[in-house]
Amino acid sequence: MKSTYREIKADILSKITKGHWQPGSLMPNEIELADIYGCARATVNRAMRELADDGIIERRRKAGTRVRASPIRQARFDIPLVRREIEEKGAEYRYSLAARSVEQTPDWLRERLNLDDGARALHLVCMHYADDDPYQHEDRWISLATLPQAEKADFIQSGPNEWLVATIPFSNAEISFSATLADARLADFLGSRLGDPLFTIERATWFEERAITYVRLAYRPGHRMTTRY
Amino acid sequence: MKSTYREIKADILSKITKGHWQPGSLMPNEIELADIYGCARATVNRAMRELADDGIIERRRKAGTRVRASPIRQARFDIPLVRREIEEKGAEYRYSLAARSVEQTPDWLRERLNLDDGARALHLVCMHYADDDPYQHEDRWISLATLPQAEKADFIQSGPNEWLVATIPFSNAEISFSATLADARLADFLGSRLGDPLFTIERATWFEERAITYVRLAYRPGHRMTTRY
DNA sequence: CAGTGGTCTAGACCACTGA
DNA sequence: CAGTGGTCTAGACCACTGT
Repeated sequence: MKSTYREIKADILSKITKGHWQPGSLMPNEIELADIYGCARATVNRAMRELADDGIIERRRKAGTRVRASPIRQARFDIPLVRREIEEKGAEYRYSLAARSVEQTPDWLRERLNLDDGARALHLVCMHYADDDPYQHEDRWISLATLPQAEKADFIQSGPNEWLVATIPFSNAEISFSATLADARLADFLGSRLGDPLFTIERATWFEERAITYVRLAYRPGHRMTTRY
Repeated sequence: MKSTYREIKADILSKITKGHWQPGSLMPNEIELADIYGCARATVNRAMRELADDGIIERRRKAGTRVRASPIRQARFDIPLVRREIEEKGAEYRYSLAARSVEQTPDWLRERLNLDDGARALHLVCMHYADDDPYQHEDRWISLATLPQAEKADFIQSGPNEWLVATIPFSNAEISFSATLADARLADFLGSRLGDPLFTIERATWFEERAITYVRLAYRPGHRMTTRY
């Protein structure tokens, strides 16, 4: 009856899916489960901990473990570099810089990133192509207060995202998805029609509390972001 | 120098973010780290395993552990029930059923869900309101081959999602996000204008290889889905 | 083949929290 | 205060995989 934590996890999950353990019901405690599966308590613990991480069960000291009444559904999305995203589709990646300027940070961005009054930012507009078809439009601001060295990079050969990933090893971000309308400028860039609905990602990034960058990525019409869970 | 796995994880992460351990570089192995932190190897292992799960580092037997050159950025989104989504915004939730019919499964859906020829499905159109403002339009198909009992539910008091969550304790799903255009029918439902861009979620769900449901959720204009990582 | 991470154990103590 | 999960340990064996 010896089992691995994977087998235990799968078995418990199947007991839940098959209705053997009803939503909301109390499950046996770890010692009992270790007994049932003929393994150490730590092994059961790992299986249960992963199920809790996956949002399937709910654990509380003293109160025990229960099957979640309505399992928390979580979808995980990889946020790849555009280059990789395109290359993984088997297409050839091409990048181009459309505009580059140093500006006073506009008010809406200052507020969004919590920047000082009069802070300067590098404003970049870029395009990413898949097999020469427009794929993604990138409108990016980089805080020069945080990253003064960005002013020296020209971003002609490769995009700011790749530069940032190489420069800042790790950061926190807030990301949001929405649907926006193609205005004349975007439609022109993306080779789409005015008024096309565009799947849009916005991302604001911080490094140790200091704002690094804000970017708005508009995908060509018809783009989907898909995952399984 | 005794440390918890959380402290170790945080310390390693800060070593990476501060550039102490460069992207791509080889990190000390678990035994060395256990020595450094004055703890058991299992404790280091847990810290490192979580960092690997988070996409920060990359581990391979014999080859050792390296800092990822470009960290895999993953965003986790909760997929809540609409009811909870609305109530958490502090608004009052209201639901209404707009249409209900039993139909032959259309071809595109048969293909999408891998259903048999001539399979019947329950087709539902519903609206979800927040404080009486249109919030989300739901267009759902439920396979009657898999869930014949759905035909008996009337879905007048509460939506199919809540019924499904209570009926099927756990399932696999494929979910995708996109931007679509409001046609006349959708614009009418959502009280928006024709041609508004709508953030749209599609979800197909299976239970033990058998298709359960396909749903298309269109949000009112301006909706955003946000998360941090 | 040997080095590294992956997993398991048996036991211990601790931290929370429900009754 | 007592029951449950959370974490740690010291040691062991195993599974991969680079050399």
